[in-house]
Amino acid sequence: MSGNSARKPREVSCETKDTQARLLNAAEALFIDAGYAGMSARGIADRACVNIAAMGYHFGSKQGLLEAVLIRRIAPINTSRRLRLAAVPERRAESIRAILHAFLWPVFFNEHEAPARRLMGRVMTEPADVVEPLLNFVFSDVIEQFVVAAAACFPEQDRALIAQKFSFVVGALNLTVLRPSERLFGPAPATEVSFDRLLNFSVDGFQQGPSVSDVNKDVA
Amino acid sequence: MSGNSARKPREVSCETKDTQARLLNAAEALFIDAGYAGMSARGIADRACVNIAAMGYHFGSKQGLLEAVLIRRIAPINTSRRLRLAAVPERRAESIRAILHAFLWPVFFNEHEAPARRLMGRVMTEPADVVEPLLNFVFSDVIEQFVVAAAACFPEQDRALIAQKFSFVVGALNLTVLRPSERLFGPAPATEVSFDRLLNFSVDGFQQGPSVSDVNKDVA
DNA sequence: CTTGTATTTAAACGATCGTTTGAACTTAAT
DNA sequence: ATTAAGTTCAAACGATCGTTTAAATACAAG
Repeated sequence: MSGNSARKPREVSCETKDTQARLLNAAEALFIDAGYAGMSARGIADRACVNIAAMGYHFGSKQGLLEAVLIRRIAPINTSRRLRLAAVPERRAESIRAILHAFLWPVFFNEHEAPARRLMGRVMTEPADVVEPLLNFVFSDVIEQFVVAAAACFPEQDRALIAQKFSFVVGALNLTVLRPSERLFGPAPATEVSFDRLLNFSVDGFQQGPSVSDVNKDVA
Repeated sequence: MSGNSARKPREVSCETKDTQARLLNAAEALFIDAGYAGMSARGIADRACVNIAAMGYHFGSKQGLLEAVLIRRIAPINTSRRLRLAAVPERRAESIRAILHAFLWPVFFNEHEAPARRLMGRVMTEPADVVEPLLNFVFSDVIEQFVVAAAACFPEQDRALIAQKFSFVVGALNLTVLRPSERLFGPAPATEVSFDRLLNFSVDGFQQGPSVSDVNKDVA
């Protein structure tokens, strides 16, 4: 487990603002670290220094609290993405860097930095069934818009191929922001470096057309 | 939740083989769908048609059962990866396709197909703390070997850059095999198509050297 | 001060969690 | 038939889960 929650330094969640904000901050931190099943109502209440019933009173349920947590951070990011996408003037092959830049930048650089980043990575890989409708509701539109924009840059490539390439970018983004154990891929570089590397990697993947390679029919 | 587990069609896990195999199959299916916290001991026992105490008797604990589940599927995949990597003759820039092919192929094409794929994606994004040591134990070595091999192909690129590019590949792989809601990226193509697209995408990302682009110092 | 609304509280609800116990059962060798 | 080891069983352990209730408190308006 994440250790005795009673032993944790309790953060700054206790002396700040109103009860709802404390609940949101506590739930966000626990969801990032342990996922939906791992963020217990009592753990949230303890960290937020409120009674257990406060969650039900202010947000209806644990799921309602998670919805509020996600919308608070992710909605602004997606809004920023849309604005930046709209500012990309053309739809040529050279535009894909600007488009991917518009998609990735708001995740790495926003007023909440790391929490927002990790929150986005966590919710995209969350196994609990309760988050799937939320995931569709929050991401479906914005991803659709970016896939359309990217497809317009490469009219010779299949639309489904573009969509899957975008899923590769999102997958790479997820693992980057989730920062899996340092043992596997070494220490994480500075945010600007990670962003730049991911952007370059993604742009390169979009440039090439459909499979130039032989269709591999090897043995297993 | 995942719905009433008592209502589920119960699969074929009941009439097959010995108790340990039924437990492994049941636990694997539940872990893939719901993660570690979502696979309950009683849900596993119900699906495997065994008593609740059977898990403790055969595997010691829920965590012990998960360890067995992971090793059963992932160890053969990593063995296949190593064998294929050893069969790559050279370490030149053109070798990166064969190296990434050796890394990705055993995930997509093995005797257990989809279960092994999704299991690998799930364990890499699992939030529960209990799986992190397992993750390091199972993946740390093989990833290290592939990063070394890839770095040997591009001596002009920084070692840390190569490692992070590999993390991008793993991230893209995770989201591909986890197959997130069809709403986001459209229906999943055939396995061979996904594999080929991911391989091409990954190869393209490795070819380019360090950041050719300007370091983006935009506003947020 | 009194009234009324908003918020927080302690306490308990039934349900489910992972694990353990000790007896019953199966199986094979003596 | 008897023994002994291996396996499965019903039942319960204490703990924690998300949620709810009703009383206590805080606070602004009349």
